[in-house]
Amino acid sequence: MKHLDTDECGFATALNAIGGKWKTEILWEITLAPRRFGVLRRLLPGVSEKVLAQQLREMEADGLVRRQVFPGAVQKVEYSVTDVGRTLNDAVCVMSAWGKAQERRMALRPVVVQEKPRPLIRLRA
Amino acid sequence: MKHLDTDECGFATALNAIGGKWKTEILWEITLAPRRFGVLRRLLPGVSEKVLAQQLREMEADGLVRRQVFPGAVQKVEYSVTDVGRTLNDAVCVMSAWGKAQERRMALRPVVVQEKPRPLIRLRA
DNA sequence: TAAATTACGCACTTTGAAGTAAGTGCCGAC
DNA sequence: GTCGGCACTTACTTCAAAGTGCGTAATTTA
Repeated sequence: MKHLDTDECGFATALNAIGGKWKTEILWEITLAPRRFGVLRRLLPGVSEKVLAQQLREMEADGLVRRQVFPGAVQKVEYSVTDVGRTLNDAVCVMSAWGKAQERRMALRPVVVQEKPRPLIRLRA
Repeated sequence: MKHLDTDECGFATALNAIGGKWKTEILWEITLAPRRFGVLRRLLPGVSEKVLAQQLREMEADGLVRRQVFPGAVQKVEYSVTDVGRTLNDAVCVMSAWGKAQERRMALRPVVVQEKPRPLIRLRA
């Protein structure tokens, strides 16, 4: 397990896929079960429809999620994970495990359900 | 390997540690060898001294890097990785491996040495 | 004596993802 | 007939991380 010696290592590619305030949570939710747009909106309190639609489109373009439109009287669009998305979710879980293990030592927020906005973090992509 | 059912999963904690445009690269560089401030500056073309100093201080506070001031004629400060920092770097490498594997499929930038600024990505923390 | 190096600190500006708010087209229910 | 739900789109605003540029104090080199 080694970064490339002189330049890129793949992390940038990974970041490009999960980089986006809600992408990890979107990925997690659709990993649990296929979800409709409105359902996702309700599952992720705080996302605006604009950003949700935007990030779903990007994730679809990246092959992480599948978008299926169901014909019928009322509009119905379902989003589900692809195999690739699932592997990314696994990688994200490794990071989560690290965070979980370090949580106490880091003396961070007490992991309660946070409704209010958390600070934003920037990373290279 | 599972996120918590109702709320946080640890990913936020991890992000708080590596979230910062240069932190993964700083971590990688000091994982290779202890580095002095000025050396890091030169190794990471594009970082401003302000941001480098800032992120190093944050990483020190998070226990990822060790800061050692060497007494002597000229100022000498050395930054090195802690055990915790090393484990984080390992977790980052898992993501990198995913990115590396998906690189071609993602049809992204051809992994050349990029000097010019890349877009910034936001994530929840 | 002037210039450069080392390791920063500080004030101001830029930038762009995300937020806000409003609108769209289609359908069903009341 | 209009009110709400669904799945978005579009124009405008916000805000904090990162960038820019200058200052510093001690020392060393030209």
